[in-house]
Amino acid sequence: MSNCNQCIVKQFNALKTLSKDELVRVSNCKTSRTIKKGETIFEEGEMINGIYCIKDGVCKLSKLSPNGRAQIVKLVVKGDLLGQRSLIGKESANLSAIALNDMEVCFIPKREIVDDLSKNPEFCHSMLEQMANDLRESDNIIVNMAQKSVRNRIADILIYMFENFGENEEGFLAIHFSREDYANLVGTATESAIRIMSQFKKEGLISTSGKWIKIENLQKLKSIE
Amino acid sequence: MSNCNQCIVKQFNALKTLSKDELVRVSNCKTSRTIKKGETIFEEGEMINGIYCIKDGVCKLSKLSPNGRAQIVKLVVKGDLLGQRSLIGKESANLSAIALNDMEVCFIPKREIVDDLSKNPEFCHSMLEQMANDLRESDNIIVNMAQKSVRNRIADILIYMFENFGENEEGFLAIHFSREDYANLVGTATESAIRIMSQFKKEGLISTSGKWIKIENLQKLKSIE
DNA sequence: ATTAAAACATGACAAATATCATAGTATATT
DNA sequence: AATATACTATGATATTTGTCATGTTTTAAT
Repeated sequence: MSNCNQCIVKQFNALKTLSKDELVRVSNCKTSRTIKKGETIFEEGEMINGIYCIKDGVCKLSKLSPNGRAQIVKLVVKGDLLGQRSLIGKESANLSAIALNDMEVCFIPKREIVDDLSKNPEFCHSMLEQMANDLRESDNIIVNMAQKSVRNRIADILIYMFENFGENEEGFLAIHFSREDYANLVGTATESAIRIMSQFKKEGLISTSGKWIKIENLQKLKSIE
Repeated sequence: MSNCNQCIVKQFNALKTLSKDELVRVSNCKTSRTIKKGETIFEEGEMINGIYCIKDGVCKLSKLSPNGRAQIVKLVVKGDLLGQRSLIGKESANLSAIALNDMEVCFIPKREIVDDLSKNPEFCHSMLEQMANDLRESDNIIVNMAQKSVRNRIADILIYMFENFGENEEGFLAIHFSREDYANLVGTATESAIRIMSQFKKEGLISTSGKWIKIENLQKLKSIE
């Protein structure tokens, strides 16, 4: 059983505010788990009785809309906590979480950590900070969804990918997302996403090799209005 | 100087978790204020050094998009706290707040209340609950914006208005929003909002008298996909 | 009551995006 | 290496939504 106290990943989330004693308790109750690409971690409507600390990998939080398409609301990455809202109230998950690549996560049962929210003000405050950030981001996404063109949103998401996941040795985006995932991120049809990317290729903004995408002209991509 | 302890409005927000002593302190530092319809409470980018407790009235939280249109992200109503995120971190406001009708608010300076977040776990937890709710709502809005048609979103917002603000004696929606506000709520052009409402009138879903809107067939409105 | 300003309404058209069909290409599996 | 499967790509077309122009109605101010 590995020790949370020595885990580097917790530095990036609210768990860093827990005391040594609290971390010992968490270490003893947590379960480590490997999740394969494409696997569902939890589904909307499900009760999640705890939080996941992401040690490695990326997952999408998405929701099925009435028209049958999925909308990705947020990407959860290494260092993030997943399922924070399960600690507050008794509601079931509002979103589904699906792994976008192979992941390593630790699951901490709610009952073992929920009391820390009321007993450790620092922990509560740190959760609040994270939540406030998420809220600001979500609000910004609403504005973009409502006001920007699909072309614009595709450009934005490509920039986001570049800035958050970087590039591999050959200069391609270091993480692979299907075109459908891109479409679901920006809220458009898969064909539209592909079409716009093809357009970007013709304009020299990006290039592709199979499923891999390379950002060729970040400045120009950023200047798309 | 009125006493927060006796204020009914605080029952609806995190202030209810404050102790009597804390409330006395808040009572002594708060400033009551009347805000006229159309007046700006704060603007995006501005530093707000405190929170507003809404005693009466409604305001919109909106953000200007690059294309020059405003997007309304949230409506803040009687009983709500406004500017909660100002208590966390030092960032400036991400959204502008503008009164939609005459309002009565109390302003509580940040310095007088920020310590309660770390000293009163209940208060912190209550803020967390509110924030978690806001986040869930925002996530749902993202999905709707991205996946539903404008027609569908207009229907949704009319239902929302009916269910949240009710009707007056003559059966009209008890609160007046301009067609532009409706458009900014659902993220469309004002003309499109007007056009779709005209369509709804022809279909007998709503009727209007001047600026006032009456919901004529809620069931059918709800069944719009 | 009159007038100015704001809000509402609608037509004509353009642009953006979705949908359906179909085909090519890459990837993983055997 | 062959094959099935999933993914990417693109054309044709329909639908939705935005934009511009213009007119009408309502509201507010004098």
